Amino acid sequence: MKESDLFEKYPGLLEFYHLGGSRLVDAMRLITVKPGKALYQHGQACEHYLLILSGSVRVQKLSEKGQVITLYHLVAGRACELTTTCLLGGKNYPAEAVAETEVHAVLIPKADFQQALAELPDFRNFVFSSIDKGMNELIGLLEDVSFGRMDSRLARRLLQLADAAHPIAVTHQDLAEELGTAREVISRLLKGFERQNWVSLRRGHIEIVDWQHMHDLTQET
Amino acid sequence: MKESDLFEKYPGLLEFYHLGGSRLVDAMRLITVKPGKALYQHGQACEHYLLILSGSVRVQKLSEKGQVITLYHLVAGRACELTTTCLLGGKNYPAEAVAETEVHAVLIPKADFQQALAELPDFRNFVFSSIDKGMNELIGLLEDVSFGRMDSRLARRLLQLADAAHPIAVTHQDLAEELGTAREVISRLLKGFERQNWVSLRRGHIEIVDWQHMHDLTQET
DNA sequence: TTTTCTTGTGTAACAAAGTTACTGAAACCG
DNA sequence: CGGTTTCAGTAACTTTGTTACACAAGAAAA
Repeated sequence: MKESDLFEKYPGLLEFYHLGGSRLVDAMRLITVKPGKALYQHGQACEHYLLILSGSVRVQKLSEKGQVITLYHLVAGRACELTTTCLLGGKNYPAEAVAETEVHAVLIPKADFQQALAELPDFRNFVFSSIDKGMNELIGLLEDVSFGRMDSRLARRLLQLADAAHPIAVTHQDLAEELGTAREVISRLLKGFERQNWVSLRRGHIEIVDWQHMHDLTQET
Repeated sequence: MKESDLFEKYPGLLEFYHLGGSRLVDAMRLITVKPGKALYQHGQACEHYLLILSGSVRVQKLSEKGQVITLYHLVAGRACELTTTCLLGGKNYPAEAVAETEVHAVLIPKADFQQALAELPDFRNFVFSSIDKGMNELIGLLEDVSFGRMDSRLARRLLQLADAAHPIAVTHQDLAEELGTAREVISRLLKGFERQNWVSLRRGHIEIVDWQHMHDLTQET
């Protein structure tokens, strides 16, 4: 990939380059990850800063019992906040990242990242804003998990997915892992939605029929 | 308060001082907060780095319906990670902090904090480790809320509190807000514990009777 | 002291969500 | 085509959250 493409996807990087950040750009390594493959795993040491160029990554936490909850998704233009804090703190990853599609990403070795952080004020700002955003997102998720209704959370996720592609190609299991619940709960709720004629269900696919009601659900107390 | 006391409570600060961080120490402002008073509130702009010297602070998130969950507690020697990320990102506070006891703390104005962050590598390391720790703690809480049993979480909290003072002086409401649940749920669980003769209950006080069983509870699947 | 008020606790009845244990259907593959 | 894997449906039960009260303990006032 050419540098000009990188700059297009990361407008911020161009600035660093002009500020003397060519070393940063030189230190970048491009990687491609196949769908389903891990970008990093729980307990692994963190050696690189991670920026996504294309595709989609799911960052998730596994419990001992094998339950899953999705912390956030990484899409083009986004840095992985968990990676960043691990890098800053020198600890191991507390979660794992899995490619949802084919993913192109940029890795910056720890040492180069740290130097850039020390030397490039604008890079520093980019990194810090990203951390702040990640922390806020995590607190929002915690609030949602603690106090949100599951039907409301499910409806919100379905509308999100429908925004990208409709009908939605997703299994009940996928939705359960996104929301940190059991597959049976999702099946039960979806069946209820279908009985109300708000959605139509086929194996592996969900079509939203009554957009208004689905949207109303997301607003529920 | 004398600088020597500060250095005693924050061994790391002494190092910054020797490294030329006297400006940082000079910029510090000491504050005292009465129990029940807020150190900061939701939506407020973040203007200072925050270090606790003594006492205990509860950082909590409120839902629109007035439900509460405690994110973490700040005790002597700890910096508020939420404050730190807000300061880095320039956003407003997404939660609030309330003094649980009388609290002595140190404030460092945003500008001085940012300069110290840029100029003092050891201060940078301290701050970054703290952020990493906070992020990990938050993910742990999310896992606990998503997948942990409430009796297990309650037992863990009671043992924590008992460690500081026993019998424990706490209301059911306090425990509910700590764990992000309803008072009724806590009352129900505690009554169950009492029927098993694991605790003894008095208005405003809880005494642990069977430490072994309480500890076993925390280990539950 | 007795009365009044505030705060804390108990509990029942029901709703929502998580768990266990299956069943059977749809898609895939040889 | 048959066999295998993956996906979805459902019942029964447990745990947790919600609503709606009653009552009790301690503090404050009369």
